[in-house]
Amino acid sequence: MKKRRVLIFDEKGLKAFAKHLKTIRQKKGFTQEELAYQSGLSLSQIARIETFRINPTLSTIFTIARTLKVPLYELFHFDLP
Amino acid sequence: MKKRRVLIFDEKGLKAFAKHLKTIRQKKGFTQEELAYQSGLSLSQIARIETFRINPTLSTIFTIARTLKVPLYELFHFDLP
DNA sequence: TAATATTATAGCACATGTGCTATATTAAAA
DNA sequence: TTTTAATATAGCACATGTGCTATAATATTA
Repeated sequence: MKKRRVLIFDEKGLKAFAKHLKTIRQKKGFTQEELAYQSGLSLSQIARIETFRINPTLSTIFTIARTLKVPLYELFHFDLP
Repeated sequence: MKKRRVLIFDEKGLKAFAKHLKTIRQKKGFTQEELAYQSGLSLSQIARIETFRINPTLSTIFTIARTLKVPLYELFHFDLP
C-alpha cells in the first residue's frame, strides 16, 4: 500500500490573495486583458489566478507586480487566513 | 515552424526572495530541517527555494510564512530587481 | 433591449514544482 | 583534526502551472 503524495493547495490563502490582487488591479485601472498584454502573461492565467483555480508561482506574481507598479509588500498586505 | 512556449523563471526576483527568506528563517532560529518538519514541506524543497533553483508556488510560501509566524508583507518586504 | 467589453471556463500539450530517497558538500562543535 | 549538524544536489514519479485557442457567461454601455 503506497502512501499518497498530497501537494498543498491553500484554498483560503489563494482566495484572499486573489481578492486583494483584483482590488489593486482595478484601482490601478487595468482590465485583465491589459494586465495580460502588458505583462506578457496569458489572459487565461490572469483569470485563473483571480478566480483562485490555480496556485501561481512566484515568478508570475513578480511579473504582475512589476506591470501594475505595485510594491510586493503592498501586494501581500492582506491577512493570511 | 512552431513557436516555442517560454515560461517565466524570474532568476533575479527569486534570488532576492531567497536571500530574504533565509535571513528571516535564521533570525527566527529555524534550521531548514525544522522549518521543513514543522511546515510539512520537504527538506529538499526548502533547500531548493533558498538556492533559487525552483520557482515556488504561493501555497508553499504561505505555508512557510505561517510556520515562521512572519506576516506576508514582511516576507515580501525586499526590493524586486 | 441590443451591442460591446470584460471576465470566466474548458481542453490540450508541455514544462516544471513537489515529495521522496539517497548522497555529497559545507559548517559547526568536540 | 575528527564528529556531527546543517545545507546542497540529484533522480524519479506524479501533480499541476502555463500558454494557447476557443467559447461561454456576465457586466457595461449605447
